[in-house]
Amino acid sequence: MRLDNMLLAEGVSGPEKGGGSAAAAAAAAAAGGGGSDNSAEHSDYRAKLSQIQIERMVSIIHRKFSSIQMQLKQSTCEAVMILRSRFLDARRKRRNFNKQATEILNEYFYSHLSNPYPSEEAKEELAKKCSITVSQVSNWFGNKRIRYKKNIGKFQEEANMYAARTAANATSVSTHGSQANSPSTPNSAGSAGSFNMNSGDLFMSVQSLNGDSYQGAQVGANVQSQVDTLRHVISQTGGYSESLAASQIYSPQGINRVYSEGIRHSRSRLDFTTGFVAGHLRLCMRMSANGGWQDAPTPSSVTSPTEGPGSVHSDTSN
DNA sequence: CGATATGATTTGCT
DNA sequence: AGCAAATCATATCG
Repeated sequence: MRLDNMLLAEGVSGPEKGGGSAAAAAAAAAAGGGGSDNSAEHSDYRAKLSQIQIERMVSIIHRKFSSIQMQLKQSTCEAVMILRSRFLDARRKRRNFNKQATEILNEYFYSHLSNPYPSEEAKEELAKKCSITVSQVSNWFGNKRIRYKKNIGKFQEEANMYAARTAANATSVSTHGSQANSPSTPNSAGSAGSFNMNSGDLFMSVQSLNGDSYQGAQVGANVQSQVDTLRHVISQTGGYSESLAASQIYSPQGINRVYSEGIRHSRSRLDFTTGFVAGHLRLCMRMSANGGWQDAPTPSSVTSPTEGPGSVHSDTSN
């Protein structure tokens, strides 16, 4: 403190840091007070002054050094962050979910096929059950919805499997309740029949797998969701036409590019899918008035799991 | 080893 | 903010 004051008084040091002015005034007053000019004292004084100057230089260098060190740390941290985001990207070390988690998610998806949008609570519940994060659940449902919609035929077998499983569970729990699963399905029997006729061996095989009444009802519910999906596709396509495959791709009316691509990518499934679509267009148009998935967000009918809250616990991945 | 499946991210929309 | 769609990057399969 006194050194600082002296330095300031001698003009060796400027008021670099804050609060310099008051100290400088005080130092100036002090220096003006004592004015003895002995020669021996003077040389001693100068020696000490030069030493102080050296010390000051050292401290300046020290400060410079530490500031450079700081900058270096900062830039290194930035570089590390960039490297992390680039090379330790989560995508690069993707791990498939374990079978149980996938089954839980699929179970939910196919049992809520008419409205596969789990609420925040449902997502948390699923996340807890699957030991994944909520955002992973959201990712999974996003991917599932889009991929299911893009190629319904491909997921038909899976859909029926989970539908049958759900039916079996319902059966084991309560000996009845077959119709409770599809409350808003008007003509389940007829639609299921024609759906099976057109959709080919996948359905037949599943039916032969277990052909009891519960399974029939489940297929009806499944058809309902298929119809919901189809209604969405039709609304996106913006038209109702017989030769759907051709008109979708070449229609002048600004057809959604996505769906054209989806059909194009279907390849071998294309015949099946388009046949399915064309064969059920009439049915779809006559089907229930409440929409499917996102064009009519009505969470009224089958939805609302509304499970318990559970602990909000996350980040178990990897 | 190419094709496909799949989880994650990005982009654009509402 | 939540979603659809496209895309990326890795995993898995035949």
